[in-house]
Amino acid sequence: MKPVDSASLPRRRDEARALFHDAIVDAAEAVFAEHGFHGARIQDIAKRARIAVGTVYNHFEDKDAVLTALLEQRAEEMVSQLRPRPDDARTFALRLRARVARVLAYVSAHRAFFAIANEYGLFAGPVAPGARAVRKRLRRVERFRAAFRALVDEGIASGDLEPLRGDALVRFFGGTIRAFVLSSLEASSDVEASASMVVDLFLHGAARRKAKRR
Amino acid sequence: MKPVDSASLPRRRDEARALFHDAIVDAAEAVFAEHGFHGARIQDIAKRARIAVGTVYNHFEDKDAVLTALLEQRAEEMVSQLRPRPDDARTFALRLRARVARVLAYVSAHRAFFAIANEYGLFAGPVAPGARAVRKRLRRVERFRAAFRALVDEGIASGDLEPLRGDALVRFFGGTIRAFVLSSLEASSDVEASASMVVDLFLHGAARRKAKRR
Amino acid sequence: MKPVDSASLPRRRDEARALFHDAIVDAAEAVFAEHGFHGARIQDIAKRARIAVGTVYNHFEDKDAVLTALLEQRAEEMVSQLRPRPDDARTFALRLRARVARVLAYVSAHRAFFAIANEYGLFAGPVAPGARAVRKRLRRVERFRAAFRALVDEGIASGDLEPLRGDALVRFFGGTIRAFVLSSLEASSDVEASASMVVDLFLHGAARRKAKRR
Amino acid sequence: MKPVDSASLPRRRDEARALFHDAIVDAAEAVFAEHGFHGARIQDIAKRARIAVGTVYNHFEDKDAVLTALLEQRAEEMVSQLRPRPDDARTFALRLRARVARVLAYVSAHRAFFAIANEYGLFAGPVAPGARAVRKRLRRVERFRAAFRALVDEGIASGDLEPLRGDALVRFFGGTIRAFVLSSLEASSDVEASASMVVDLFLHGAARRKAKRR
DNA sequence: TATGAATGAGCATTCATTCAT
DNA sequence: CATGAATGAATGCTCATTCAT
Repeated sequence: MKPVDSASLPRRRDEARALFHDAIVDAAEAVFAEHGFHGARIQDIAKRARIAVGTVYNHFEDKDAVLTALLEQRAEEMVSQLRPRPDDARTFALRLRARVARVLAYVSAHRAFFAIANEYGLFAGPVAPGARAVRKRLRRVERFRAAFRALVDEGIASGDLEPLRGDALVRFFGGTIRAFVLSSLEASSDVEASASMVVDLFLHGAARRKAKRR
Repeated sequence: MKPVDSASLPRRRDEARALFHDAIVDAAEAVFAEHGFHGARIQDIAKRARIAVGTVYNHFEDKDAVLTALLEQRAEEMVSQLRPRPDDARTFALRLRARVARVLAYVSAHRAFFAIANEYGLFAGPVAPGARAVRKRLRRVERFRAAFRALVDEGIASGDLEPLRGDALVRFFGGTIRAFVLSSLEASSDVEASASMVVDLFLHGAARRKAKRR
Repeated sequence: MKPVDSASLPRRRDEARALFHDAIVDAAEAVFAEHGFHGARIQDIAKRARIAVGTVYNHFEDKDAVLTALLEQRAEEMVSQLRPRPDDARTFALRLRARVARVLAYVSAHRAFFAIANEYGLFAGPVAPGARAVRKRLRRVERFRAAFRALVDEGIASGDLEPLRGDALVRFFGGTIRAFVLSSLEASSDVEASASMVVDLFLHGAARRKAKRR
Repeated sequence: MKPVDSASLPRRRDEARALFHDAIVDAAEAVFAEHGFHGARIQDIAKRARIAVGTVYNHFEDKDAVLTALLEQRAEEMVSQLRPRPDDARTFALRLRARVARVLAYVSAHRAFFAIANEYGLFAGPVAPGARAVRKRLRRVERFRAAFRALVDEGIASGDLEPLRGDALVRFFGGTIRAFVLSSLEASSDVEASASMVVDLFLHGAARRKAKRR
């Protein structure tokens, strides 16, 4: 009659697994960020996670798998920042701004990750050639682009975006946000201001505005 | 035909050097494109250039130097596509479109290079972390961003672009062009159409246009 | 049925130990046979025995000990096939044939074991060099050769075998039986026929027989 | 007009290759003999051959290939001892004795090799299980058994051996010679005496000879 | 005692770089 | 200068063994 319900032991086990998993992923984020994927040694990741090399291999197939897990986990989290929230504003532009701001904030908190993600073509475009093998496991990363697409479709549906054919707007939005995401990797710029600029440029472009708009 | 002028011998020598240099850079472009920088072996580059490994080292300090040379050379060529030409149209928008088209065409012809360039942050943003050492030698690559800046400044000066502070427009333009450059790496899309779209989106954004414009 | 006699509990305990022991040895036989000693992982043996790795170490000092136990156990069983039995025929040749047949039959049933035994020089000859450590624990395996010797001595005593000095006959018998034992590992040949052939060749050699003999 | 005919350079190159090849094989023989295949480290082989690790890999695909080369080379040499020579005696028995003596002598000089060869089933019978991959490359080793077969066929043709069906005599001869070959690994026994015994036992068996024969 | 995750020494293999020819 | 074999530091991964539960 110990106060341990029958499911608690496996649950504890799962928690332990998750703890190791996360510790490794976090360590990898740091080490990859410092030395790049190829420069990072499993040894270093293990040391940083305060575990043994073998333990890394108890949780991940190989080095690639660690990178994959890192990319997918962060991508997942980042994508979720793009989702609309109940308290977001009503107009498309404002809703967009809020979401972009959340993304930029998330990126700010995970610069290390995005330095890597960039290397592996997370945002768009083809992958660094050598990483083809890694890419295969990055199916979930597709959600990333899917999230962009959803957002664009949303704007088109609401009549706020020009209904361009194909990927054009998806790419354009990706490119725009990417440009500022990357900037936030260099200097910790003002997230809110950046978000406004991203949305403004995305919506209205860089042309000189004669009249007042918006 | 013996009395060759005194400069011709060294010139011939230099030409030979240049021949080797270019052969190596070209081979490197192909091999890097196929396997990525880390996956490419000097061995393979030499084989592709039909020379011996040692010869590579007679022309380049080390592996990094080969990459650097490749990046700089291609960047140089690409930047030159952005420069205005006498026969370019008069309006900013049309001039821009022509230049963007040239860039996209160049990229189309050097997809291999841009797959690599992307990995090394040629367009904008921080470099992949492991490449920091390489980056140091990429001073010429800065011209790339400088060319973007020049173009943006040109537009601001002519009153065609919104005079935003800082790098904003530079980044935005870089991001926009990048988005479509990358797409051309995947499918050989219509360069002219892409150029129009890049310029249009860059200038006027993605927002639904009520009236007819353009 | 509670009043179990005082010895039954420890006996049950011993039976449990023996059960584990045998399960491990059997599993090891299979796994060693499939991957060889070095290719076999304790992990695999444990899995095959449906127990945990740690349990293997509760019953055996280390991996070598598992091999040793396996070799000794099977050797013991095989040697017992060589012992004379009450119902064996009277003449040396026939007695020998019966015993050899039993051995070959046993081997047939334990091909897996003999594939390994061969590697560890069970029959005769020096051990594979890397196995020297293992060999040290193989004292019981000596019984194997001792059994051969006993048999040879028996034949010499009865006047049926040439009284050669030293190990000669022991080796010769070992070599002969080995040659056919191994063949039974490859194709499931006729045990009785093989036994006849072994005995015949061992006794009379391969020279053409002018007259009828046997 | 240097006194170097045009073919001498490649020849010199080939000689150098052969030198390295042999040095590695010889070193491997020693190291394998001391530690067994699995216990031997490429490092040690290289050190023993006074070359760098990488050089081993310039000459052999991998560790297995080194073992394979060693086995094939020695097997080849040993097989050649079995071939008849012009000055061999005329009668089958005497010719056989001479050849067996040569084999035993060769083995004596290469004990190290045969300790390994045994582990890899060079003489006959199935290979140690883990070595299956190695075995595949051992096609030349088949010559070994072929040589035994040739010898047996020779004896049958001359009417000196009983015309048994199938592999029987081949196995028997293999087993007999193997038994004494192995003995010569332990103590440096008298080669000539051993050869006589091998032939005698092979031809006439172990049965007590009532009359004088031969 | 059974369990199985953690441990970390150990090793094959790669590949950039050197240098004798 | 071209050559290409030799070099050896560097590192991902394995797996026997331990030990907390």
